[in-house]
Amino acid sequence: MITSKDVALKAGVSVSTVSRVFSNPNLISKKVRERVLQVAEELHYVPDTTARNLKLNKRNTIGVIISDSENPFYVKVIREFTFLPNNKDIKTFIMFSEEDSEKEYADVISLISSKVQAIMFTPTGDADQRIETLLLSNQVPALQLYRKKFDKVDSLLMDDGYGAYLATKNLLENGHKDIVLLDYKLAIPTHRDDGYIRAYQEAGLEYDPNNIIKFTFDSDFYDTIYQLLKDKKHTAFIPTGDKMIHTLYRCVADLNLKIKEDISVIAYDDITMAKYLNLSAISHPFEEIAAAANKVIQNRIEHPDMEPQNVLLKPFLIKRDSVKKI
Amino acid sequence: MITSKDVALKAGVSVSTVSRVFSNPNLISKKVRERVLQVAEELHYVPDTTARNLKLNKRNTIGVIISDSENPFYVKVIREFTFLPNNKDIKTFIMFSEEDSEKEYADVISLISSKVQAIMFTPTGDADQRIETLLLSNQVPALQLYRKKFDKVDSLLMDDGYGAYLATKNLLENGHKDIVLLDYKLAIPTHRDDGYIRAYQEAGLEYDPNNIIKFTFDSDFYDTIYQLLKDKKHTAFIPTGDKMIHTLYRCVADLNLKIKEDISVIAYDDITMAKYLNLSAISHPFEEIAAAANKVIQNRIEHPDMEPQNVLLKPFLIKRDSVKKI
DNA sequence: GTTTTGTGTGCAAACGTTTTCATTTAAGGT
DNA sequence: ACCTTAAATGAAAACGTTTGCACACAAAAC
Repeated sequence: MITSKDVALKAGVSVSTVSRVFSNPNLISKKVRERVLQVAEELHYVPDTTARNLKLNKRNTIGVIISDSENPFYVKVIREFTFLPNNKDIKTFIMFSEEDSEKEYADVISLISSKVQAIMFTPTGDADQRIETLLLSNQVPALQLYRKKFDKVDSLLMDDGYGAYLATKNLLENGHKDIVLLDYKLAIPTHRDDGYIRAYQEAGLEYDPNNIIKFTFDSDFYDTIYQLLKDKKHTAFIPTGDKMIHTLYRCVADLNLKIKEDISVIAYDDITMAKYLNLSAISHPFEEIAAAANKVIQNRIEHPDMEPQNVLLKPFLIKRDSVKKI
Repeated sequence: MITSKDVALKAGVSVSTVSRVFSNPNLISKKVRERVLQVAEELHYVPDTTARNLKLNKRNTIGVIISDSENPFYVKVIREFTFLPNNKDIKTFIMFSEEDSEKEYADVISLISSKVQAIMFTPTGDADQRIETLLLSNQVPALQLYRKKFDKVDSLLMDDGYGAYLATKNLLENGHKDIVLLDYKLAIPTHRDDGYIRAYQEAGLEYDPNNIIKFTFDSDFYDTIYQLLKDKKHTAFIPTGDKMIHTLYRCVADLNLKIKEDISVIAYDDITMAKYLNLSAISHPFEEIAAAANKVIQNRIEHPDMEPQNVLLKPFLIKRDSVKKI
């Protein structure tokens, strides 16, 4: 491995000088600087960030624990996060808990021991309580993304109630009266039903409680959705999550129906398919999420002892072409 | 920050002892060991991997540069890679080049400077030649995934010719004679057409060269595909990539056709939609890819000067329900 | 009781940087 | 030419670990 020492030797200067050439170039005379750079180039010297960070006592890394590798959401947030101007040279560790709380706990330890600047994670359903203690006592800024489990740890959640409100409202405005909300029944309420109801109330309309359907996570919704569509009673659907959206799509095809013409749909979330198939969708503002996450983390770094921050971000509606005006 | 020094002080031992308790416990008497562990627990001490790695001169990290964040392929490979038994405590840096060769070059430097154990990346179309020099002279094991640009760097490619062969063969076996291959025209040939032709030849059938269609990357294929479907001349399609698969699907819907009944399709690749919509698809063996990648990297670590390794992995066909027997 | 062996610990150097402080060199002011 | 000031460089300590070496002390062997 080529170190600054090698460069120093070959360039006939001290390691201090080499160091300065890379971290504080204008302290060094042009002549020397150029010689050092030249030698460094020749030797293909690359400074060792590990050593640098150890010395500077800062680790330009953050850690992200992904709870569901199938969900492209995380990668998008990470991407935006790393593209934030002030995050130019921070690197991201990616880990996968896959909803396994033991793995999650181990990952947190592993990240703390790597002295990451911050940890972003979506706590698993039965997250280990020790994680909170560990995070707090090691003063590691941490952000609960999308799901909140620990009261004393900062969080960044999506306002899914608002998302459902947006979707429902748009459908109502297009003249739909009988809208089916296809949602999940989870340990932590999604609040989508609240938004749905609010939209109806604001429109001064009655909603049918039977139109709010909550599936368990592992249920096969084909039959239910198929039947719902066959009834031809409902004119619009709001399916949640890729599995449900795709299943709805399949039922539509199997019944020889057409999206928009026969039934209107707004997808929750904006999955790949929605984009290509021109489905209106509720989407998440990834850049905004990343920026907000960054802000929360920066706040925490500057004020380690401040109150837990809880930010709630609003999704938005992407209007495409899957809602009929009636 | 709590360091081994703090623990040592409080436990009334030296830092060496603390270190040994964590890295070589059986060197330390039970009594002392337990006291140290106890104190460590109390102080929530977590060893500093950065310092440890600096000393041991090994960095338990690999770096992955993703060229296209929209492609879920990478995350799947990373996931499998980190789940490999011998990779228990190696961590993964994730970076995004987004097909920008300058960003890619910067990322490579950044990873080298982090002294990663290995780099996995998909070279961009116009990858900077200096990357190869850098990689070789710094002796950083690197793996070109999916796309090969540098002759002297190990590579792991998918045999897309074989994939197309599998798809075509399956279609032919189901009695289809007029199969359209929807492919891309790229700087590096995909070889899908070769596989397509081979399947025809093995079946002793003539193929129509006009049925091999190569789109440029940014073309909008809607009209072309729509027309193709409208002709009702062709009975089967092999679309490549999510955009094309989705577009095909949209055309099918717009023409009131039905997959399988009216036209058979095998998707290349196995995108999310294929799974939920029951499309037969050519898929990649992610665990196998990860394992192979690991092997290549290990080989390279053990024999830094060995010849470049080039492994070619075969995709496989997932039979679902989108091919009609005729 | 003395020597031998072994086990358990501590000291100090090292990993590759950065940075304070001291020193040298160059430049500017008479 | 001399003194003052500024600019450029080097020496050495530090960051938090690990580990070879030395040493202390107990247990075993004589």
